[in-house]
Amino acid sequence: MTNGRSSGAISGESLLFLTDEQLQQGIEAMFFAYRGFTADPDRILSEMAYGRAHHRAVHFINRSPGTTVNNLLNILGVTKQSLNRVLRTLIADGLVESRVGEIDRRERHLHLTNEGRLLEGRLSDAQRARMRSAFRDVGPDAVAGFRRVLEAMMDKEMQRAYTRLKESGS
Amino acid sequence: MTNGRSSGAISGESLLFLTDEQLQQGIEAMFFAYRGFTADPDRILSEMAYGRAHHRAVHFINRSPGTTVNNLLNILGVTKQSLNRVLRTLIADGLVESRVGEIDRRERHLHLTNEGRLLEGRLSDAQRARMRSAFRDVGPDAVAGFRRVLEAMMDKEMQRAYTRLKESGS
DNA sequence: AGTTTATGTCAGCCTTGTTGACATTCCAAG
DNA sequence: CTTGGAATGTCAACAAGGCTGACATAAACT
Repeated sequence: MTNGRSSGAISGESLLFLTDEQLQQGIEAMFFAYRGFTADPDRILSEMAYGRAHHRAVHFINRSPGTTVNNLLNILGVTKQSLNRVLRTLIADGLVESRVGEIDRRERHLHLTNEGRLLEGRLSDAQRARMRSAFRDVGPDAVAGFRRVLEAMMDKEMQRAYTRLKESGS
Repeated sequence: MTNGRSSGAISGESLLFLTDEQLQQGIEAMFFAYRGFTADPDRILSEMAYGRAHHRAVHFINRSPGTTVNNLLNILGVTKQSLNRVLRTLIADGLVESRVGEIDRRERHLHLTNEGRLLEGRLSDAQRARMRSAFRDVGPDAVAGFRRVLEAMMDKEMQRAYTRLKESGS
């Protein structure tokens, strides 16, 4: 199970891309690529007192303005206490605005302020620049494959969250 | 720069996959997929007193047996203090063996013990299973595209490290 | 002999996860 | 209407695993 051809590759040629060696390479590719993926925003964030968690919060609030804390919790997959600390500093610094829900006053609806949108833009621009350059290098067909593999690798629940975001955007 | 067509997409149809919206979706796909990618090993690791950092160390020691600490440091991109803490526990627990170099006796060459290989196998099997299922779902062409995009997204230095590993493996 | 390199260790800090305890608000069953 | 449970959010304390800085050791190089 650990070495040689994967247990699933029973026949020949057609499934040669499923050898353990190929899978291993996929794993390492993900590891190194994710490092590159986060490197540029991380550099910007470390100039301020923020970290990757702040980036994630700002990103998804920008993506779904007015979203509730609970909503964000599900997308980010962290505990509410962990998210709360990040939100608290973002609110204190005037990047995020928290509005008490009109229908259900237990809920807090989150919006970026102008200053928040500014930071989001800087971070996104940096991250998009790298992705744009990668996409341009490899062409649309490779990009389509990339997206299909990533989608197949997500947990079912995240697949749904991802699709929902995709459809809400534009 | 922040909304609408990316600044790089000057002409029409052929570069439509470089809109900010498309890039945004790529970013979110990476985020959600990476969560899935680490979820299975994380579950196994949390049963013991180990974390993702231990997984990474064990993975790359398995991949390049006899590698030195310095080598590992470069691949993992952390400080020696951070790596050392992890290695210390792995060695103390008898999963990793550290041998003084024969040519240069300042170096420590790292190897997995049988017990270490056992853990590595459990973790890799879990991670490979997910990747195998994703690869099988989408087919070889999409996988090739996936790998090409990831490679293009890495920092130059990591690209070299990745290629070296790829070529050393079978 | 003196310098550089590879490694390990100690101390202390920060971010970002975690759990537990608690406050507020809503809603539904009595 | 009241009361109890569920949902939501906040505060406190702790752990993992990054980081820097300082320092020790041993070996190699000049």
